[in-house]
Amino acid sequence: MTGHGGPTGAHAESEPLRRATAILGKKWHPVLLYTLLTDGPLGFNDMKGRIDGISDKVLSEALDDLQEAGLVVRDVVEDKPVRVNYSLTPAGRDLEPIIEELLEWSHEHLTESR
Amino acid sequence: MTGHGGPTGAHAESEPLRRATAILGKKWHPVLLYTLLTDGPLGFNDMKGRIDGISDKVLSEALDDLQEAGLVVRDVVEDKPVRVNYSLTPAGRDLEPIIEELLEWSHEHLTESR
DNA sequence: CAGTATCCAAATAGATACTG
DNA sequence: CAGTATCTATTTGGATACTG
Repeated sequence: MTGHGGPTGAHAESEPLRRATAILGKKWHPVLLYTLLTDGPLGFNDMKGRIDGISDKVLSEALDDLQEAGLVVRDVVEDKPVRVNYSLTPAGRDLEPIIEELLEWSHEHLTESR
Repeated sequence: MTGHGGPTGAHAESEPLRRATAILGKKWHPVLLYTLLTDGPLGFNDMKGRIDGISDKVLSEALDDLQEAGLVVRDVVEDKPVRVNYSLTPAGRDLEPIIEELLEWSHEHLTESR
């Protein structure tokens, strides 16, 4: 990477970093991940009840997105009525320490006066 | 947090978490922070050259935003022509380990096949 | 219970041109 | 060198109503 004279000015790490922050930066994603992290597998309405302020549509889309990103799994229990459990994949669980640090950082630097 | 019977269903940590991820989730912010972290203080055009694909306007707005969030400082050197150096505040520098972990996590779980 | 379907508003990002 | 001004496009988020 050093001194090959290429004309791009961008860091090679920019894209992986953006892929990660693009997920965490969606309005509800970090909250959903944190909720699943702390409150275990949850059904659709249980999540909704814990999130407060989220609409069906937005929750549904966010869960879809997290599923596609490979952070969440949707487990359909064929029952009557149907039950669906959402939980974290290993990739999702590996986010835990990062989320904790983000929280700590937020409390240290973002909490008051701004 | 345990058993106070409040009717809100939301986690108390949701807001601080969102404040943090709202910053990191802006398209260019993490890249700008990483660039300042690795390539020290930089002038406007030096940043632009390293970012590749960013327009003047977007860079300018992003730097403003990071400055308001208290992560970046703008240091004007009265010269002719004027020089402006952008660098990280302590709050910005404290983000380094988190960014590194995010990068690691991205390489482990997001890099291929998706 | 677990969602979809519509329609709409707001926030973000980008292209291009111009300025002190 | 270091930006601002416009104007436009795209992406998100939200309200509301309906369905298997």
